[in-house]
Parts: sequence; C-alpha cells; structure tokens
Amino acid sequence: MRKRATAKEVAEAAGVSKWTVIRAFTPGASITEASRQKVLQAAETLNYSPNLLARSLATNTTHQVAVFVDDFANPHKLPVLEMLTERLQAEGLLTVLININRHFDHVHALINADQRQFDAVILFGTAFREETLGDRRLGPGFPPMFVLARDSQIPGVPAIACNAELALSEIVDYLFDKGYRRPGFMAGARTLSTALGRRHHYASFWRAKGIEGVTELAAERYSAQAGAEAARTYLSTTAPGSRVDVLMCENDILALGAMDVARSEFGLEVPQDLAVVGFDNIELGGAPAYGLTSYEQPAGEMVDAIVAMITGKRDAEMVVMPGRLVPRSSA
Amino acid sequence: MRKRATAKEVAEAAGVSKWTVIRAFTPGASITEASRQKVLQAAETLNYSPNLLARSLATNTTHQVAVFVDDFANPHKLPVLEMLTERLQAEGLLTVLININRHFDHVHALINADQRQFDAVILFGTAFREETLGDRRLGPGFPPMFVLARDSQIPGVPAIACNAELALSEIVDYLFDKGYRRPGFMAGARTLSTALGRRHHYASFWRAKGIEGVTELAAERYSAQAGAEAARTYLSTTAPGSRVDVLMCENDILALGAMDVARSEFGLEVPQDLAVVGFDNIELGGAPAYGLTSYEQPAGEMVDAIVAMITGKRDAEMVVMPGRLVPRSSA
DNA sequence: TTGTACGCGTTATCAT
DNA sequence: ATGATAACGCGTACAA
Repeated sequence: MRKRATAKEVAEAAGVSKWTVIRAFTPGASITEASRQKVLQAAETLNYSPNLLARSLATNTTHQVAVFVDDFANPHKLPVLEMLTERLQAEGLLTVLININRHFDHVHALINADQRQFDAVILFGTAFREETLGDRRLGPGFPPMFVLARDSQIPGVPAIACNAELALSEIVDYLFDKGYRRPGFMAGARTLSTALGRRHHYASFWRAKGIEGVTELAAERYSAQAGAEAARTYLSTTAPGSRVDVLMCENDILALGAMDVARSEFGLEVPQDLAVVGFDNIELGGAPAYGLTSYEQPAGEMVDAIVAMITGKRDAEMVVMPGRLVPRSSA
Repeated sequence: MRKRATAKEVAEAAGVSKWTVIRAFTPGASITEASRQKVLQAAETLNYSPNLLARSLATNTTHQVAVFVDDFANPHKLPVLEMLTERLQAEGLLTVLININRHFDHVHALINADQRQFDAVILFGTAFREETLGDRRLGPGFPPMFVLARDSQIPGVPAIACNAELALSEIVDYLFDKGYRRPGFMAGARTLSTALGRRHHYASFWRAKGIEGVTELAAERYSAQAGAEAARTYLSTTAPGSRVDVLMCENDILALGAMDVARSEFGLEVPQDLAVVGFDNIELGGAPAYGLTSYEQPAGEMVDAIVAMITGKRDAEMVVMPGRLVPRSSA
C-alpha cells in the first residue's frame, strides 16, 4: 500500500515550495500560470490530491454532516435519504449516517459528532428528548443541530417539517365530507409531547366538526407488523357495530399493516367496512393492491431548506411547509 | 461558540504535561491512578474529549467507512443499512453514506474517499464497472474495497453475497415441482456482465430441466413503477395463450410492480394465470396483499462477514452464503 | 511513570 | 508572486 503523495513531495518534484503547490490547488490564489502548470504536472505524475483530513484540521470544517436515524422500518426514509445525500453532495458535503439505538444513543452520538467536528447534525425523525441537551457533556460550541420531518420546540434546534395542523385539517375535512363520523387514530410508539401533534390536531379538528372522542389504537413500534398487531387487537375485541368507520394511522407503514389485517383476517372491505388513511405517501401505498389515501410531505423542499440552512444560505429557523393530500381508494 | 478544550489546556489545569493527558485517555497506557484521576477530573470540568480529527491525522485511520449506494428505490436497502450501521458502530466505525449518481460517480466518490482517508469502501449493490479501477487517478494505496450483496469478479475487490447459483437452483426446482413450464424473467436496468448472474443461472437451471428459452422482460430501472411498465408492455403485446406461466423478477420491488399490473390492469389471478417470484424478501412482499414468493439473502451474516473483514478479524476474500427460499402464495 | 522533540499535511499570515 | 513561520491537536519514539 503506497502512501499518498504530499504537497511537500510535489513541491520538490516541481522545484517550488510546498506553499506554491497549495496555491495551485486553491481557486483564486495568486500564482503565475507557469508555476501553476509545473505543479499540476508534477501532481499528476505523483498522483497527488490534497488530504482533506489535514485540511479539516486546519480549517475547522469537515464538510461532513451527521444524520441521526432511529427508525429504519419506514420505507419513507429511503427516498428522503436519497435526496438529502444528493443535495448535500452537490454542496460538497458528505453524509454520515448514524444509527441511534440502545447501544448508541443520542448523547453518545452527539459527543461523537462533536469530536469529529461535523459541520452539522440532522435529527431525521428521531425520538429526541429535549432533556438530552441538558447532559452536562453537551455544551455550547456543538455542531448546529436541525430536526427534519418532525415537530420540535427545542430551543436552538430549528425544525423543518410539514405543517401538521394544516395537514390534519385537510385530512379531517376530506374524511368528514366523505361521510365518515366515527374516527379512529393509530399512534406509533412515540411518547414525546412534540410527537403527539398529529393525534392532537386530528382530534381537535374532529371536535370542530362536532365529533367528540377519537378512538385510539396504540402500536408498539413503527412497522407494518406493529400496525397489523394493533389492528388485530382492536378488531378482535370490538364488535362490528361499534367499530370506527375510518382509521387514520400515524404513518403509511402502520396503515398498510392495519389494512392487511382488516382485509385478510377480518374480511373487511376497504373503505366500505373500514376506511384507512396514512401519512408519508410511500410508493407502495399507491400500488393498486392498497390504494392508500395518504398525505405527502414536501420532502424535496424540506431537504432544500435544511441544506440551505447548513450552508448558511438561509437563516436557521423553524419552518413548516404545506404538504398535499393524496386521495385514493382506501378512504 | 466556545471552542473545544484541548489536551494542552487540560494539562495545565491538572498540572501535568499534555502527554500525560493523552495517556489518561489511552486504554492500557502506563500512568499512575493518581494522575489519571487528576486528569479525568480536569477534563470533566473543562468538558474535554479528544479531537478525533487530529487523532485521525496522526494515526492515519479515520474509523469511517464509506458505503456507496446508487439505487434508493429498493426498500431492501434500508434494513441492510440498519444492520450495517449498527454493526459498524459496535466496532467503533461510522458510516458515510455516499449517493452514486450522474453528478457524483464512482471515480469521483473513490477519489473523495481516498482524500478523506476512509478505512474502507463498501460498494453496496452499485453498478460498478471494473474499468473504473483503471482510471489513472486511482492508484494502489486506496482504501480497501468490498462489494456487498452483489457478485463481483473484480480482482482485489472481494464480494460478499448470497450464493446466486444455489438460490436459482432452489427456485427453479421449486417452480418446476409446482408444475410451471413456461418461465419468464424480468431483469432490471443492469447491463454489467457480473450482474447477469441471476438471469444466467435461471436460464441454465431451466435448461437442465429440459426447458429451453426463457422469455425476457426488461425493466428500465429497479423500481415498482419500472416493473409495472415492463409487465404492462409484455402483457399488452402478448396473447394470453402464449404468455409465460411464471415470471421471476430480479428483485421484489420489480415483482410487486409486475404483480399489481397483472392483477389490476389485466385481471389476472396470481398464481393461477401468472405466478410471480421475487428476490430479497422485503417486508411488504410478505403482506397478505401480495404473498410474494421470494428468496431471502442472509443479510445479517453478510454484514457480519464484511465488518469482520474491515476490522481485520477475517481474511478479505470473496464469500458466498446460502440464502433461503420463502414460498408464499404468488408461486 | 513522566516529560521532550518531532511528525502528520494542511492553512493562515506575514515578509520578501 | 513566492517563500517562510506558526498553528491546528494529537500520536509515536525516545530520553529521563
């Protein structure tokens, strides 16, 4: 394994000082075209390219952004990760994907992010508790943090998310107009106050329509299986006559699981016997096999916004964006 | 933004030299418990932790692994990424997720990976052409590379994959026993010779059963939509009597798209009118709405193997592992 | 066990 | 325009 060539070696080969070599690789540096060519020539033969690690140490900027994820069961994460990595890379930033779990929690990850001098940290839908910031090991001077695709009231940590109030308003309007009157809501495992937004808005908009009492189903996790189990439990303990007529799920993956159970295990027709609504508008929800009515977050704009904030082209502050109701056959 | 404390500052606060501070943070270094405690105390109050960037520069090891991905349409990527990040993190390694696309190709990404001194590069199912390694900017001394979840005959780049020959043998045996005799194969966009393995084995095992000629459908990409289009084109240009009776798709996501079209647009019953088989065994394929017969790769073992190779606990060499046929209702 | 000199490869700043 | 000095923060090798 041959070592990488250094600026010093290129300098010797080109017969100049190593600082001239640096200048040849610095856009807009003052250097004569002659020595510039000499350097590039030497660099070419020596196969030299600047060591980004050393550059980072000297400039205090790594051009690396950490993205925290704690929920890999939701297929919706993938297209967003695709956009995120693409736009970040377009800005010269690389994405460090960090799996937040029992063995590697937020505090652990944040300390690591700080030690590695990441330029920013994105909390991509993770269950982040504000108290975490109180950890005494986490001081100021940490990489700027952003919350993506989830509400957050954490001071100093701006959230870039879909407007939940508007979304639920549109959804409830749509369902009410369709004639549904006995609403149910399936929540995932999240217990954070900031994460209860969808449920809260859902209930309050129904209330505004004169309908009190949203039946709640609780899923253990955010996965199709968890959604299936929650639906199974509910349907098997509730007589057909007293069931909800529309079930809104906190996200699509829960909705698909619920829909499967309703149809295949209880022989229910969707939406006649039970209507189902999801959130995220994942690709498979739109397949004919499901035809899931859902709500699409403006992922592209959200990603653009967060990247603009990271690169300093936009003020870092909370922003909520309108999404889009995607009506299909399930409700 | 307060600056991070350095070892030097901690040294002054603790009344020792900075090298003693280093030792206090170096497992197994020779240092008295007394000064060790003094240092840790001072570090605690100053909120010091070693700068991993500087450490990397000095040790020539970043504890970062690049993972190249060029296909974000396949939901199968997500659970594997979850395992990969988890196991890597357990070994103290972080994952840099790199999106390979038109604007950021393999050569670009490899040069970057080298400049950043990544400890290893994982080609996670990307369409990597051997010629790429011929690029003169890519010399020896590059980070070790591995191919995950795809065959590869590239010298010096070991592949960790599911045994395609065994897999297709099991699949064809199963289909033949079920009575299917007119096999079709839907391939994705891949044109690499190394990627034609599944198709090749599929055809040759059918031939071994005395069945010549596998009908080929070509999808433009690897997505449900592409699978749907390919199926639509085929079904609308082929009379019912001369159609294949079983369609094997290169992966599940293509299969789901094809199945949707067959059922909803052509009114076909699966598997009576057309049987469908996929590959990867993604979660939604197992849902009652599809019941997709598929083949599961031993993702956990594959990830374990590649991580062991990266950490040097195992020789870096090609390894193929047996997977598992998952028979369901679609074939 | 502890302290010293030096190197890692780059950038910033000043002097020529 | 070019060269030189210092600094980034830590690790290794060696001496004390």
